[in-house]
Amino acid sequence: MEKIENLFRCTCPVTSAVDIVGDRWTLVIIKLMLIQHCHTFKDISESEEGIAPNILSSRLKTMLSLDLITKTHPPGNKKVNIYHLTDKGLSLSPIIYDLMAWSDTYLRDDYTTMIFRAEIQHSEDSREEIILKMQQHYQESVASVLSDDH
Amino acid sequence: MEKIENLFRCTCPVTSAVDIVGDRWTLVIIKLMLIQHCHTFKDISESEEGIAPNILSSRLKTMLSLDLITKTHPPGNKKVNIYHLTDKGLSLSPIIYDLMAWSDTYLRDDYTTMIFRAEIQHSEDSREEIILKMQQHYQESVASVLSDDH
DNA sequence: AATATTACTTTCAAATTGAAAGTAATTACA
DNA sequence: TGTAATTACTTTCAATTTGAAAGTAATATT
Repeated sequence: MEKIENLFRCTCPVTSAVDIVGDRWTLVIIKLMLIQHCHTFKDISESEEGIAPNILSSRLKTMLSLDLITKTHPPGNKKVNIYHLTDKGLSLSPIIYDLMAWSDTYLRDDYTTMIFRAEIQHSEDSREEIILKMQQHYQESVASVLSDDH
Repeated sequence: MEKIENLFRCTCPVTSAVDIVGDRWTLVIIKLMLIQHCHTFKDISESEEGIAPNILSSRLKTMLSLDLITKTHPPGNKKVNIYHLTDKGLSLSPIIYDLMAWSDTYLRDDYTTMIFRAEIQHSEDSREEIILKMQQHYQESVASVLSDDH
C-alpha cells in the first residue's frame, strides 16, 4: 500500500496535476471517452491514436486507482467492460477544451492536415457552455450504453 | 530536417497538443517560468521539482525548437542565458491555471501538504482576470531581468 | 591571477514504452 | 450444442526515455 505523497515530486499543485496527467496517454484516453464516446477497451484500442493493448491495460489500471475512471459491465453482459469517467476525471474537461483551442490557434498553421472538431468550431457558445454541453453529451452516452436496451 | 507531421500521432487537435506538452516536464517548466519567475537554467535547476541538468538541457532545446520559449542574454552579460516564454508558450497559461484549480479541488483532500498558491486563493477575480494578471506579472518580470539595471 | 558561477555535456544504469504474439472468458451463430 | 468470433486482456522482449552523478568550458568576480 503506497502513500499518495509518493506519487508527487513536490508540493506545487500544478506539478502534482502534471504527476497525474502529464504523460503521453492519460489525457488522450480521457479525450477519447469524453468527446469520441469510447466506452470500451476495444473502442479505445481501435482509435486513430493506435495505443498498444498492454499500454492501454496499464493506463486504465492506473486511472482506476487514481479514481479518474470506473469500470462496470452493461446489464446482462459479463464480457464487455464499460469504462467511464468519474467526477474527478470529467472535471478535466476544461483542460481537454483548452488543449484543443490551443492547437487550433498555435498548431494549425504548421500542421495543416489536423482535423477540425465540431465541439469548438462554428459555435456561438462560450467556453463554459461548450464544456458543459460536452459533459452533458458524454453523460447521456454513458447512460445509453449502460441502459438495458443497448 | 524533420517534418512537423512526424511529431504527431494522429490528426486530433487534443492529441497533437498532448504530443507537445504531454510529458513530465514541459508544463512544469512553463509553470516555473510563468508563476515562479524562473528565468535562467540555474533558477529552474534549483527549484523544488529537482530536475536533472541533462533533462533540463534537453527539454529547453525541444521547447526552443517548438517555439514555446526563446533564449537571450541580459544586456552586457554573456554568461547568463535568459529563457522566456513566447506568445505560443504564454498561451498555455490557461492550462496551467486549470491544472492548479483541478488539484485544489481533487487532490488536496488526499495530499494535505500540498501548498496553496496565492494566484488562485483569496481572490475575488474571475479565472480570466487571474490568468491575465499572471501573464502581466510575468511579462514585467521578464522586462525587469532584461533591463540594463539588473 | 585565482576562484566562483553559470550553463551546460557525458556516461551509464534504471524505468518506461511499445510492437507482436498469445491466452482466457464470454457471446453469437450454425 | 458445439464451433467460431469477439472482447479484454497478458506475456515477452527490444527500443527509447529518464535520471543520477560526475565532469567540463566559458564567463564573471575578487
